[in-house]
Amino acid sequence: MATDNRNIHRKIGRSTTRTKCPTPFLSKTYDLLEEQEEENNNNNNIKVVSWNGEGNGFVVWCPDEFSEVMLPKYFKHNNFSSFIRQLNTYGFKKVASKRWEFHHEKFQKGCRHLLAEITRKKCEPSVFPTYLNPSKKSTLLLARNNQENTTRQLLMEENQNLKKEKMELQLQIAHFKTLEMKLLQCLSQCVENPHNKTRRLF
Amino acid sequence: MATDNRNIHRKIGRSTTRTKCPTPFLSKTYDLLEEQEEENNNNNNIKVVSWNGEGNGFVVWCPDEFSEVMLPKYFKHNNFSSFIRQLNTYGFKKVASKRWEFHHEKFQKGCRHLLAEITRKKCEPSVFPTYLNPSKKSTLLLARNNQENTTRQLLMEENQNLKKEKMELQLQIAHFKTLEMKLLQCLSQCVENPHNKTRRLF
DNA sequence: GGGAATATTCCC
DNA sequence: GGGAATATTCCC
Repeated sequence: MATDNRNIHRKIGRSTTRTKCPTPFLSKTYDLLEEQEEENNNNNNIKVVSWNGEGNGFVVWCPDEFSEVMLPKYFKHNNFSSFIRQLNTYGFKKVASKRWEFHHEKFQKGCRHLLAEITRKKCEPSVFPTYLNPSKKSTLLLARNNQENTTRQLLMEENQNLKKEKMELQLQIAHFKTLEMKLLQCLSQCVENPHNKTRRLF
Repeated sequence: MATDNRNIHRKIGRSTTRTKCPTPFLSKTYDLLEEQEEENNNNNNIKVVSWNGEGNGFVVWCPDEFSEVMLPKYFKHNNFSSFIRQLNTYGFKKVASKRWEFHHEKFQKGCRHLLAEITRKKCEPSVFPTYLNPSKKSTLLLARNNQENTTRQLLMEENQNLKKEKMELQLQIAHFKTLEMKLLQCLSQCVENPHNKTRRLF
């Protein structure tokens, strides 16, 4: 089984933006390339995987060996297609027809810090039955959905406003209570010392 | 790495209802129990996992050994918590406080055919796969609809309550204003006629 | 126990 | 290449 220290620091990344970490897939793929680069330099074996010449992408030279030997070291599988699926999820592009060469603007040799800027392509969950064609989706159901969302949105806004108004009213009441106390104090002093007219009320 | 023949027949299950198969998690967990039962019968070692006495549930007697040894044989991990997470996803219930014993109505010794009736709990409002029949679709739609109605209902109730509270607060403020006015009146009278102590304030 | 992000698989 | 189901992880 692949060792899995992933996300050991990602909790930090989730709560703050400045310390965010790349996802396990990106870190591991980068690690894999760095470590294999080491291997490639230390012997003259045929390369399995490497950065490309410009360092702005990488090439899987031997998909079979890559899948059987390297993938299980870093991931929980040995399927080339699963690896490719992940690359696609993160927006990598296959840039050659005869080689398994992939590029991503933020995936470059020597630039590990860029990894944190790579994001998964978000696929928002479809609310619509698959048997409906796109035009129907965009008219009927989308409209209905929008209407519901709008209603909820309006209710939530009204809710927020009401809470704010409530808070302001409570603040006013607090002020009135303070004022009342002071007035009563003054009154009692006034009654006790009726001649002390120089005393300032507030 | 765990061998993974999962879903080798599930494609059939996706396209028709009559030949549907249980998910890999359920099949594997069932396999695991059957195979371990064999083990338990063939030697006198301490049990790691087994069906319970009634055969209507199972017990993990040794979570550590179970996680380290058995889980990786069937799944892509060795974490007991991930296994538990899956059990919860499928609606299994922990039925003992001192043992790791789990029940599910459709998970019984000798009843592999029942597995196909177990479904994952997560009822996503997102998809209505084509293999669902109309009644199931409408059930899902209704559920989703109900969920939305409930949300709106709750928001509307909260709004009503907030409005009521606001009204009460405004009433309080009105009272405070009257009170303030009266107090100020009294004070001014008091200052003007300091000896008139018999005058009632209110 | 379960929500949600990420990973892996399956299918088109 | 990507949609979607299931699996695994992380977090509350």
